[in-house]
Amino acid sequence: MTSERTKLDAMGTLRRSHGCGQIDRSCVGEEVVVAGWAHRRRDHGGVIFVDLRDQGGLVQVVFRPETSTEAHERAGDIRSEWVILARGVVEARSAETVNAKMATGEVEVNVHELRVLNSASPPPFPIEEEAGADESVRLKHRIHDLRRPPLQRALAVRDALSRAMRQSLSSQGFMDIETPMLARATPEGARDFLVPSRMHPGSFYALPQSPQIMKQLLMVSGFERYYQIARCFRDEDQRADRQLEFTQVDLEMSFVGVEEVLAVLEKTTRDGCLGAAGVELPEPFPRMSYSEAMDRFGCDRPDTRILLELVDMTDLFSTSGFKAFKGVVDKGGIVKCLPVHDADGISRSEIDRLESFVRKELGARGLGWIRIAEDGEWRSPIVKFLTEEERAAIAERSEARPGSLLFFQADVADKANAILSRLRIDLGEKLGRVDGRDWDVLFVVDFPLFERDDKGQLTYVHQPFVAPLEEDIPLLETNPEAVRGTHYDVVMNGTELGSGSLRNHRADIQRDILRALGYSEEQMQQSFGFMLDALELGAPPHGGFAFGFDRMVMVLAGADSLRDVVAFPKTQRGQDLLLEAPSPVATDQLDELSIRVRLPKPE
RNA sequence: GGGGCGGUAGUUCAACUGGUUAGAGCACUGGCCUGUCACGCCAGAAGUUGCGGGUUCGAAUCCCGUCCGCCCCGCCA
Repeated sequence: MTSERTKLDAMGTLRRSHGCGQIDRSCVGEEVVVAGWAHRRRDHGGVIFVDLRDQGGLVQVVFRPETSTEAHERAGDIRSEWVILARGVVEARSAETVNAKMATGEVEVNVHELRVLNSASPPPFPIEEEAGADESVRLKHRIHDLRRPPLQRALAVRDALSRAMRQSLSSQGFMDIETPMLARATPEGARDFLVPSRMHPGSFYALPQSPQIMKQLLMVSGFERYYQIARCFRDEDQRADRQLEFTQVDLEMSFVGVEEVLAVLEKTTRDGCLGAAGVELPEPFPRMSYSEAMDRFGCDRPDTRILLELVDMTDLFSTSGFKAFKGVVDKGGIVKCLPVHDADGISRSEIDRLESFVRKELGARGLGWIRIAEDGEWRSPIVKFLTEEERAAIAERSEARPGSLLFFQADVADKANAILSRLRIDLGEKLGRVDGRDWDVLFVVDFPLFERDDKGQLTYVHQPFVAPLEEDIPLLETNPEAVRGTHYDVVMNGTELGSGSLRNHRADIQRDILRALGYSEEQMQQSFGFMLDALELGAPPHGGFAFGFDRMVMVLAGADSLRDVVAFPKTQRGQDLLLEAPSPVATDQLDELSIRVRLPKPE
């Protein structure tokens, strides 16, 4: 490489005196020593300019033969990302040469001595605000990508948030306690990452999906306020907001009800957002019930800055002659509408595009729509199936007027809501139907404890340890589906930052719940025996929460993907393209673990 | 597991319906240049068109398979 042809210098005793970004008018006349990476180089033959970059900023250093022949000569070799140390005098730039686009653009460093500390191969993409490169290239060359300002900023937000939340929790009396990374495999929930035990051939540890069980055991142990910034692992498919390994700010507290936990959450969230990004959140946080969120927004983590709302019309179609919708209602489905007023901006071809989008991406059966023209006429493929009375009812409920465009979904509730919720967000953002606030935080409360899966079996909505509301405990035996849980979410800008609940501290209630979920006594003992046993050792009432720390950074840093707020993220297929993990291992290593690999047979 | 979009030089992209030697910007290399700041000018090098197979006189282009990246459903809380 270039380094073979370039003689590199040692630092010697020369040390940095200023960060590049610190150099300003007040330094004029001073001798300074700056160090960093050659961001850009402009060689005019006689005079050479280098924009020198360190973590704190950028400053122009100048090499002139009349200042130092030797430094000027060596500066001719400098290329992008070379590492240099330069001693020189800060000079004010003349009025014509001031660069207003640069924070340090009023000054420059006239270099007397240059030490080339390292050369570098050329970066595969420019180290700029916008990478302008495909994400796989960025991930493969993560070291260069991490030099870019957006990632530098995101990791700084991450650090600040971590510090602010630790400080907040510490001031509220929480104690940081670490829990094991080598834990026990669990049959419930997500797939575990397994770690083979050398000393116990055939047995495995599991990396924790969360410290959930362990923090409950700490409550039983008498640590009344626990917290931890914990790494969690789930071997499930990736999304923009889901990585295989991620970080939770995990906390748990004893002798509290929902209100005390929410108060801690509110303070911790406020302190975190303020400390990490200077964001001031309202006090108290608004609250919304799960059913209201689903009803109005079709989503349990609504971004309430978007002004569009859904309208339920299920009852209107239960007796309708419009068979497509009535049939859905007869089978227990719902019909909901997303009214968009003053929708002239949405063309017919845009509607077609939306329809094909919801069909392809979201599995919709179709997209019903009605446009009310300026002359009041209804233009729609479905209007011919509707009676006068139905039209009047639809118009009244959707507050339709000339210029309105109504979108319909008739399907099982989850799907209809998911589709309209997505349309609401897309159209709301595209049409600018937003209230103008930068930050939108709310608590979503009153989740049900159970739901039916597609086989009709009762399953838990969140996790099996969520405590029911005290007054609903009798319903566990008689009408479990009506039991309300003590679960709550914190939602910010349409992203679920985290969730928590009160937990079952009484073994008998925990057993009742597991029984309702269809566990036999044996299965209960096998899967949750140690937990049930622990609850009989003097478990205090307790509850807690876990923030999705990475998601919180993502929201505060304005990033679209977790990969932009994690230093070394994995791809959607779970690979680290820089370190090339996962990788096969040597047979020796496997032998020691008593493991033989049996690869799936190719077709 | 399923659906969608994409994969051409280091990189970002182009190459009409299959048709000569696959082009351009940036980056890179060499040269020139004393006030640039996305410096400029001149010259140059750079390609297994992701991979494998097929159709064809002829494939970056059409077909099949496969790998990789991203988005989504399932999955995950």
